[in-house]
Amino acid sequence: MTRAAQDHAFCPVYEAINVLQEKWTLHIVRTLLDGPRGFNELSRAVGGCNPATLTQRLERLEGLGIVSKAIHSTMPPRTSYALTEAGQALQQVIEAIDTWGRKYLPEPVAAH
Amino acid sequence: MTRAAQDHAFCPVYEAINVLQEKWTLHIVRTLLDGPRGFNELSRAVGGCNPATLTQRLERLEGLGIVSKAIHSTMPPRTSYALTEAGQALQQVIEAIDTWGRKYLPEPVAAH
DNA sequence: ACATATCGCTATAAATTGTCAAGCATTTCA
DNA sequence: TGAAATGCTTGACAATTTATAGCGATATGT
Repeated sequence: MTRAAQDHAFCPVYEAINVLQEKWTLHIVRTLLDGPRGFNELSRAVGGCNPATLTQRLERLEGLGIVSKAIHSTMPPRTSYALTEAGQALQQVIEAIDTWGRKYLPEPVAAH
Repeated sequence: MTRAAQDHAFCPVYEAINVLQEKWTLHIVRTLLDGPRGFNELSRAVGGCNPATLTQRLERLEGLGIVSKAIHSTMPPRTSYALTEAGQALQQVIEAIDTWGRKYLPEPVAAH
């Protein structure tokens, strides 16, 4: 834990930002807002996140109680990841980003 | 630009997430919501971001029209960074995160 | 029956990203 | 005089993310 993190350790907002700022986290949550997904399915929907990172994120999110993992069958492996109540609550955040993005990031300025 | 980014290139929300998910970005914006800051001042307030990264982020945010930079004097260097309208609008996002964090990330679970 | 695709991942190595420490030229404060 | 602060930049280093390949085990198509 960095010095910064210590200074702000008591601050849930600082912590929240740290969680949401990890790469792919918000994309994962956004995808799961549409409903539960299997691992590969999620991977495809998120678009571009490789399995190693995805696994890591899902573990972290599960640890934080944002995502829940359900194993439906072990041997033809079937899993599904869904948002918990805390995860669903992130919809407000995604919506705020959505609103902001639509208003202030309208033109990708057509990549050269 | 990744394949994923291309697939979603037309989607401002995806883009917005990509911007906000960069490390320190949200911390920087949150700090600037309290008013303009100088470089080192900002660095300290954000807590833990090193100058190289801070410079990089500020340039990116300036490029996106989220932050504006004002140089007050060159030779005893005096600068100040402030949020533009687009930057101020991110307050909604920070607030949503704030609300979420306070409700769902209450206990830091006292680092072992 | 058999090759192939799919599922949920994991391993390894390389590329990208972020960090650290130091330093510069100048003013201010002691 | 000299220590501290200002706004950065540089270059070496570490941490994170990526691409790629592959695993066991079934389901799918021929």
